[in-house]
Amino acid sequence: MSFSVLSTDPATSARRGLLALPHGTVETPIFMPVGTQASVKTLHPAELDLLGAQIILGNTYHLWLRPGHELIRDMGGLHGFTTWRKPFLTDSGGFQVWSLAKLRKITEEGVRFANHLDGSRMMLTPELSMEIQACLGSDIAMLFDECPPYPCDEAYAAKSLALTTRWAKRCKDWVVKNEPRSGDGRQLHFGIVQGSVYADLREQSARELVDLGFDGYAIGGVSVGEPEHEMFRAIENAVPFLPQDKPRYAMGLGTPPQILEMIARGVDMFDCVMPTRVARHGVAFTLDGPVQIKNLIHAKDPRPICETAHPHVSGFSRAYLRHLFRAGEILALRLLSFHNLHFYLRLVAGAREAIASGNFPEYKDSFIRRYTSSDKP
RNA sequence: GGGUAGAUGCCCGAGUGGCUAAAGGGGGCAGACUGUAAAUCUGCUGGCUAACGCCUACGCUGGUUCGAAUCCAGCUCUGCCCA
Repeated sequence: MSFSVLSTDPATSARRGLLALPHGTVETPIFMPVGTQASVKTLHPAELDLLGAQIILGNTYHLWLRPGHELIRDMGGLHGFTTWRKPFLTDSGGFQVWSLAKLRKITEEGVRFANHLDGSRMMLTPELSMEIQACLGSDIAMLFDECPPYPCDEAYAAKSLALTTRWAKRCKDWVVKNEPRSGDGRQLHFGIVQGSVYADLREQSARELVDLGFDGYAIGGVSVGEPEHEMFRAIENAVPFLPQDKPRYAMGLGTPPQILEMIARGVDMFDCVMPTRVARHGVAFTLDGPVQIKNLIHAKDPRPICETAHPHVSGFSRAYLRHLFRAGEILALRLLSFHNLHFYLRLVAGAREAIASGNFPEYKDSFIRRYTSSDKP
């Protein structure tokens, strides 16, 4: 059993757990920094260790195009290729079916792309995605899915979901036939629940995937432009049909309050580019909400970015951080990326502690109350 | 001293009679960003006004013209060349 629930919150669906993976055990709920190209942008792996990252992402589509999965396999997989020794989760490339929509065509067989690097035509299929991820040697591989757009009518959502289920079966078949590893070193495989905003489709998707049987279950097709209440509903419509003893992963989410809301709804794992992307664009997360560090108001502010900042960045004043951004200094991107990931990891660590000590609802509510308050100190 | 080129909004720079509060950059001020084609993208950036609009502006002064950043004269300053 790779996943074990340690404790549950009596008032919500939040739970604390341990996920044993080939390269280490992950405490849940967890936030996973995104490192699409086998690199969390701007950060040294030692810095990821410093801020307590337990697992990071890589992306099948990007690493397949460059440098190529065979090269990475020959270099010892992602762990041999990089210096990151803790778990990797690889996304299947399914999301790029959505995000690169202008460049692709979906068929039963798979997705034909004009790749974004040189425009050459390539075909990604469920089997190839699993093969690439096997070569990458990630701890968790995601199934190849179709992430439908928003809005999406029910007929298309149903059709898309049926395709995702058929692809899930093909992924499973490939793994059963080809996956060389077994036992504790085995790569885990997570199915992805789709169904857009339709409750019956979310239920159907979850049931079909559970019938096929996977190591964990993700909820996909969220954070594609839908309003926040639809995002929460998608989670609520899927979670009841997922097994208690398997990890649940909300893909691509979310803001700090959304993370807590989804932990309360029973989600264990999260990933999101937001902390690192907005960091490079000058936004720092704080207990009082996001701060645009480039703004004039910080020009003479001697305070650190946030009272909970990690010692690695807490010595830098807001005035200095603002200066670094205006001057175009790379250090600015690095410091805020580090800070924002620390903020997220601290957020979920706090949730784990709160669940363990039985005060998760209070933790969540007080965090959100302050975070969304309009008073900025 | 002579010749020559030039002087445009915070800066650089386009514009040679009306469509010009004046292209485009930069800078400045804001905003967006949710399984990363993102150190990216968007908006605003002379003054007053809620707005219609009014005023001020292309070195200075005067002139030509219905109308001038654009044409003419003089002046001031700057670069370069010659003495």
